[in-house]
Amino acid sequence: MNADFRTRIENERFLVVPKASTKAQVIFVVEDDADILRLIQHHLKSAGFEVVGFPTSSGALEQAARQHPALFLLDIMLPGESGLDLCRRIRQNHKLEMTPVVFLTAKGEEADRVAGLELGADDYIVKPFSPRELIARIRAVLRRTQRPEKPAIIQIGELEINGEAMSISVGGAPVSTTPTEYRLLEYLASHAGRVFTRDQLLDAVWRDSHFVTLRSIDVFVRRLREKIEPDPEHPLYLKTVRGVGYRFERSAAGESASA
Amino acid sequence: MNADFRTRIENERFLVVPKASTKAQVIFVVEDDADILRLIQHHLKSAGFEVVGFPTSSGALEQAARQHPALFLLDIMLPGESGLDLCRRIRQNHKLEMTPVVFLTAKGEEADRVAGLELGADDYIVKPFSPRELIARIRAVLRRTQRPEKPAIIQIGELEINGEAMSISVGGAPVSTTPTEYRLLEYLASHAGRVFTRDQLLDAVWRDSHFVTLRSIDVFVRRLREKIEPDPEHPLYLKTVRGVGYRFERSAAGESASA
DNA sequence: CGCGACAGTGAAGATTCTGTGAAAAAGAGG
DNA sequence: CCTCTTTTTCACAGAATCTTCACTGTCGCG
Repeated sequence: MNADFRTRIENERFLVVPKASTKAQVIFVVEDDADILRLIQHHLKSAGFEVVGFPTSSGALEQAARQHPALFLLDIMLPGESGLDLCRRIRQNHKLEMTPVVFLTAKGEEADRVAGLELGADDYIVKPFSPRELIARIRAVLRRTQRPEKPAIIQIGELEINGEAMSISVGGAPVSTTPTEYRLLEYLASHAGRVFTRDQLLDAVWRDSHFVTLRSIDVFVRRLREKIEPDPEHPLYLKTVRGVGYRFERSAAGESASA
Repeated sequence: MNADFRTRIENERFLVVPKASTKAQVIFVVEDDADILRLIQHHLKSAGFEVVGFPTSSGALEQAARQHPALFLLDIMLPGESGLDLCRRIRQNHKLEMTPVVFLTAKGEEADRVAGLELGADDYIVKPFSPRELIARIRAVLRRTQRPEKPAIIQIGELEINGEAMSISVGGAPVSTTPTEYRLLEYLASHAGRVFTRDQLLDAVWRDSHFVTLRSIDVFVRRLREKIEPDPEHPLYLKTVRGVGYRFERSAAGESASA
């Protein structure tokens, strides 16, 4: 009856032959409270990040210059140099100035928060925070900052996705989509060639509201097919991967129906 | 939803007949109110999870160490050891420290919630909750926590297995496979050169359901041969090891099959 | 040279999964 | 408060896939 649940295909211990190894992103955390530090490390790790923790800001900058973390997570109140000061130094360092910074603030330190944002922080998280919020915000910041070269326009076959205008056209003819349709298509197209389970798509496209049935995705795929596929019954772009999920075909050259 | 009421939820484990080739994830629930516990069990089960319930925290940790649940769902207020304490012990246990914990809190226990989060809980659910929210949150936590291995590309001879796209091609020509065919081939290919008995293959590729005839594997091997072998009668890749099982030939360089 | 065990084959039945149409629910604007 | 758009759910039907089974062909060995 409810078959939705089992859409997960774990590649468990399938050995993997070298290819572009997906490097886990490194996050530097500076937090003096050992318990909280451990907590943060735990959550970030289980979210797939690599974490380097520091009890004080001393040494963090130097190591960062070598290791180039993807993001700094700084407590504002620190013994010795404060998080704000560290942030300032990060912003002045040529190699690190583009690295995003997220602040941790205790409830009520409104003033600090403002100061932090003025220093060029990318976000702030108020303690106590939920793990979900922590991960979500960090991912959001990374998403935002980490693609300087995100192509504004994706072109695959006849299909064109204009990220700036948030518009879509097929063979030159504009196609109107609803917001969610657009996000789904953009996500799949910008990761063309890769399979996504419905779970993953929910995570990526629906963001926070996970209160949606997995099957809803099928409906959006259908409607997108009706809009962009020459023949919705034999999709050129939006392929079904049975038992797994969906994939945007990378090379939508000219294959049509097959055996 | 034409589901019938089954009042004998707890007896169901005796009736279970394997249906899917996917492994049900086990969730440990600790909740002292028998009604609520039963309710939760019911909902989780119909969402496809396997559930083990405890009225108190005693014994839960020990059994968990053996059974490795995918997630803990803990009421905070418990007779005897509280959920918070249990969580603390979970986090200190080497084998279980990565296991996600979700708390159940009564409305208004804001303080508990904060404490829970600081202890490393991954989420909390406020009673009374809707079944949908319960499922959605648990799924969200599981999604976030257990991230699948990263795929890659395996190439042997003319054969190419793209783990990212979950697609297979021979000599550049794409070959469509069913999910199980794909898993079997990927498993064999990624352990090329090694012989596997049918039992081992069932274990690895079919996961839980050992309720499948060993001979079924022969059928899958046959169909894979038809798809990837130049000459299915004289396999280049998928070799039979008589009396034992199958092996994926490591060096399938030689093109010609027969004279 | 024949026997028994084991593997390959074809097809049929059972089961699961996705596509679809329609309708309810949730938002957005007036 | 009402109307229009978008999102989400639902139930069913048709496909695709899995599994079994009976039969045939092959291999190894005495």
